[in-house]
Amino acid sequence: MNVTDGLHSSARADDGDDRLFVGSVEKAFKVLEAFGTDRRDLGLMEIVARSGLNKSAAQRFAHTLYQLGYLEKDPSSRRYMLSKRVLESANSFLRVDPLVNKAIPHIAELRRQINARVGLACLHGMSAMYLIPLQSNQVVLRTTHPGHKIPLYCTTTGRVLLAHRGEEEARAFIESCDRQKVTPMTITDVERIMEEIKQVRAQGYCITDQENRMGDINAAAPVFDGDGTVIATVVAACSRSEWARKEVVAKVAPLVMQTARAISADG
Amino acid sequence: MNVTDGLHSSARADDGDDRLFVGSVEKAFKVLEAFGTDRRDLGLMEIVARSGLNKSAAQRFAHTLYQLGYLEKDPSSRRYMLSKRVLESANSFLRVDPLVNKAIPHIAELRRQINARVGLACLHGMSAMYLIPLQSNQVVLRTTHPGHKIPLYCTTTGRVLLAHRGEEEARAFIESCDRQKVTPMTITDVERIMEEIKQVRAQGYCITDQENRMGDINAAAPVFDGDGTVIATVVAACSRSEWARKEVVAKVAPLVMQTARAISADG
DNA sequence: CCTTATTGTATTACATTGCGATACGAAGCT
DNA sequence: AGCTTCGTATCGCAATGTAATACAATAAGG
Repeated sequence: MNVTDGLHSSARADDGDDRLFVGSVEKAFKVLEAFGTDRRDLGLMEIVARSGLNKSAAQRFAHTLYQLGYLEKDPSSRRYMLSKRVLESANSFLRVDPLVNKAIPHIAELRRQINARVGLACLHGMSAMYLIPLQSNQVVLRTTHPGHKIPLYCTTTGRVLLAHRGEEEARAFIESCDRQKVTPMTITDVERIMEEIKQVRAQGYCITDQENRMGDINAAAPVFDGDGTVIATVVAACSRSEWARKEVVAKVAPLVMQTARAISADG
Repeated sequence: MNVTDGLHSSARADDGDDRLFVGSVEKAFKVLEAFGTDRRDLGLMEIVARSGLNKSAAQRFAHTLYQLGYLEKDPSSRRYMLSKRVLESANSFLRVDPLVNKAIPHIAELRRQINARVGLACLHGMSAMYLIPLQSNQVVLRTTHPGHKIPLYCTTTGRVLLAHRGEEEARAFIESCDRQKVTPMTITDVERIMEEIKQVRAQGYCITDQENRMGDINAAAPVFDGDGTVIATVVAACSRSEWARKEVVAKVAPLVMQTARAISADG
């Protein structure tokens, strides 16, 4: 029935006549989704602006989410913010997801072997999303959390996911997407990205050199389904202060691939 | 601030006349909350049973959540399950929460110092909840995720949180709660628990010996607000194969306390 | 393998529930 | 203070979501 699935990033399939669909729920989630990673608390008018709802609706749904415990409210500023309650569903998901559970021991072992940030990521809409991000043993100032999204065009994960989804589809996506320069090293030229992707398909892993963060060399390899379709990637982020690019190719990439293979398929 | 906290576990304050409250949203979340950590996928009738909604409502809201991308549906079994989309809000919360952000470097440093599972947890309803769980360098089979909930009566975190919330309140809670034996070592006697809690208040940290998992000695210390109220705990779980209890007291507990102090207050 | 029970899907007539305009009150700004 | 902007409360209307029920598809079971 859902022929239109998978083309647009976030809206639901059709706004046609779906007598089962409850619009109020959609509005509630528009309010919830208004809370992103850029601001902690939002006033009512900011919710209006971000959700696209009118003032009355924003008021009603913010209030409802507050009553349900998914939003908190600072009594003095009257501003809303996400409550820790949103973590409950996240934990439920992570706890029971077969891919996550299968991957965890292998990812952890990889982190032990190379001392670097490692993780498992997968496709989510038009981005990639970290499911399990593990940090290294180094001093850490900021961490990635489950649910963190990264672009496809300039990340190892993204390129691995694209590489195994067919030349046409990959090119179409790369051409249509935004392609900002995240760092001075970010490759934004379509042909060069396609060249990288081609290599990924051939050699079975992807490396990016400071394209996302200066000082980081990343490596990723694909995790396959039983059917041979990519379902995720294993990623490692190596600090350039500890790893030369050659070492990443020679030592990290094989381990990342091995980990990805271990998580993939089998019986 | 939350005066009404802690009496009812999950329902909202009053079902009285709240003209702003949108009931459909509550029902949608009842469906979402039906997905716990015990089962991955639920059929419609299981959703009916767990959510308390009737068949029509369960159908409508499951369908709506599916359309919105918060539930997935296995086309062959027609069973619903949580989608990775629920991680989005979790990431938004964790990314902007001041406590989490302040704690991360200290927690990570603690993990580096003692090689053990460490974490930051806080009160959530009648349970404690992990906000940041970090695993050790050892071989890992299963991980704790943000949002993981643990009981108060038998955990170091729980006892620390209770210790700093007044004798009366603590006793009342301990007496009323369930007090299962999680392991043979779990203390379930009210007086003995109160004795532990008293000690916690005196010595500034809590230790439990295999009360939650055989082979684990846990230590926790309180993180304080600017006002001097407990807002979280720093926890360390030490494997008995590596740490004797004496060492945990002598070495781990001070470091845990120091970490908790570093996260607390200051300017 | 066919019958029966159980679960999931679709439909419909109805009134409850959510709607949004508007009025009011409370802060912040200069 | 006077202005503006934001959050809260109210209310009549009808659109929206409701629950019963009929139907379809799968699972169970002898």
